[in-house]
Amino acid sequence: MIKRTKGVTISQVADAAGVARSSVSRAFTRPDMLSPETVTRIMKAAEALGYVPNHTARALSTGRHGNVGLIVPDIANPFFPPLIQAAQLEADRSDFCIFLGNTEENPKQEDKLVGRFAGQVEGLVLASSRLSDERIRAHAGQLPLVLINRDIDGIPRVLIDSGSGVREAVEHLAKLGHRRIVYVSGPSNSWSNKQRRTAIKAAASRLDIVVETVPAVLASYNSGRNAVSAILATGATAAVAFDDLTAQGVLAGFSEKRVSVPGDFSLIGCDDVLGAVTYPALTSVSNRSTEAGRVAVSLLLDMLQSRAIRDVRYVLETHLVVRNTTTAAR
Amino acid sequence: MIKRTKGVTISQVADAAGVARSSVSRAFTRPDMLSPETVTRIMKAAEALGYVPNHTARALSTGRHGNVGLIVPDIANPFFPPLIQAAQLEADRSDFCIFLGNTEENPKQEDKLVGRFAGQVEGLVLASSRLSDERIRAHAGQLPLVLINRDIDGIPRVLIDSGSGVREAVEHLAKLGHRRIVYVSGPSNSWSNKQRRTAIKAAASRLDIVVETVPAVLASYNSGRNAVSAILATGATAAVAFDDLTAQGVLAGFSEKRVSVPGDFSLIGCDDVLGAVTYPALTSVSNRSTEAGRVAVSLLLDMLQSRAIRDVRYVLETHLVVRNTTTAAR
DNA sequence: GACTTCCATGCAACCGGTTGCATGTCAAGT
DNA sequence: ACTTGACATGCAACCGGTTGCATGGAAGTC
Repeated sequence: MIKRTKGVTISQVADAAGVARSSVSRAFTRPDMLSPETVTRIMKAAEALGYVPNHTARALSTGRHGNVGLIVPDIANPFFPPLIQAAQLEADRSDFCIFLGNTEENPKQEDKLVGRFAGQVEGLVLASSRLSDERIRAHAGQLPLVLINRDIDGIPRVLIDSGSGVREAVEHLAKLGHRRIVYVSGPSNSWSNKQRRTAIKAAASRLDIVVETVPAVLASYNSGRNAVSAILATGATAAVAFDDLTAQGVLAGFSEKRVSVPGDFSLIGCDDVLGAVTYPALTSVSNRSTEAGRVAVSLLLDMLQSRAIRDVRYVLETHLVVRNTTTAAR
Repeated sequence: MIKRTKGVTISQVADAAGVARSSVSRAFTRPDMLSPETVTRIMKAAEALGYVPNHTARALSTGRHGNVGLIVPDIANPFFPPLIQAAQLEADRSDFCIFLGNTEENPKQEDKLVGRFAGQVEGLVLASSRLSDERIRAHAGQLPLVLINRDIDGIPRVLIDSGSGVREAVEHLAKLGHRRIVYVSGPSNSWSNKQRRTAIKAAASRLDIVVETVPAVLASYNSGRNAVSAILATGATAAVAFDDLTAQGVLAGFSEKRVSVPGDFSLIGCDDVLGAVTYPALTSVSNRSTEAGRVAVSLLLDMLQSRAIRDVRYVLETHLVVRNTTTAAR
């Protein structure tokens, strides 16, 4: 049976070391204010008693808890783990802890989480928030906020510009001789989907290529797979999918229908989350989610330090990663 | 420019409502102690001022912060996100928040995180901890702890038994008439790899099946792919791979060599992290990480409520999920 | 009408730190 | 010898809530 030791307080250390509580506090926070001997005496006493400063009490009196929150819509979406990881790493460098929230793509849940976090974090990063602009603005009035992939004036934000990569994708297909392509779209309410579709249309019309949009609705493997018939019906020779998962579904659908990729059809994904684990290895647009996580936290910590809100708009360009699902049009 | 509103305190609400601070506190925590009219008056005042109880202050006086910590070795490993998600969901049901820590597989980092979390969470879940038994015991002395996939006497733990599922996999192959199979092994220092290999050998020898082991070293897509020649060289008709990623690599390797799955060869993965996103859909051993996350948190919350540590050892059996990569031996 | 009982509310201590200001000591300056 | 200043330390208020106990008034009992 394991016994739990109750907390040692600053007063006990003070008694043991024969000093005032304030001196113990200073020994830990501003040792330069005390004589070296006093500091070592206090430290020795603290060590002996197993004293650990109480984070909560400290947070109450200083107003700084050393935590920041990070809220994502779906942790199981492979786009986010690298982002979370990078955010955590960056926070760690400044001795901050990350509070993670998962909203299950549900704005209500997101609102609730923001509220619950508000009391215990100094600032918040909202990644791909599903909240309305108004709600986000309201929250930003309560505590320092940084957005990832939401573009709202006046609130610091990190944007992954998939447009640049998508443009490269279309140019790549054009160079390979494709004249008629399909965009397998994602959720219609998604900011990224809008961004990508717009970029494709712009690039295509500039290069004199015909684009048709086939909806995949749920941005998942299955909807990609189900979209295959519609894709083939357009008579296109290449497609760009909203994301890698959709592309992988399309790949499976083609395989079932004995359509060879890239032999009969060229396919490009987005987000590059599957790395090279599909067969054939998927040509895709890089996502830079790692940088996004790192930069967002770094921005937030800056805000906390300077107590100022700058209207930062940090754009990360993406690029095409060519692998084996694209080849010259027949 | 967005302005930040400073916090409204309980005293301001008390003044506005013409009551004592304690009454405001009670209005929020134990409204049954107050007359209904007083409660509504206080609530109205609170609403008008935009009062939100200060979580930190409350935690300081009650000793309960309503947070639990969850530490995982690698959030980017697809095994963990579902676990995290389930843990969060379960915590949410009891109005608890989850603190997430990522250790990058590094025991030092894990120790550091535990220490940092200790002050702000009521309890901790360690998933696949990389710490030594002694360190874990030491931490368990400081705060309520639940382990996932670590088997230490006296500390509540949730164990995923992949052996049971692997046994089913071998039985499944036997029933399909396979007499000679391959185990595509994972990292030799992995607890799971050992567990799985042992289970396969035991089941196979019981069923009079020949097993050969082909190493995939890094448990990754590429090493699975590279193992294909060796697999074919054994003359086996079926294989069980250490994990799904390896299996997917093997699948790709087969595809390159024009070996049809399941037509020419049957393949089974482990962990079921890819769901049905391969083509053909991968037969795999379930991992139950979702249940593990849920159960661990639920156990922890129980401990917090009852203030007692029971020596729970919760074993989750795994099962074979049959999809389309296995069929009768030719 | 006096006495008990009960309920709603207030008072004040407490949770465990931090911090502005006061105090005391000692050495240097004149 | 007296002032001055620097420095180390203590005192006490404060952060924003919670909670045991005291109090006072209304209702109930004989």
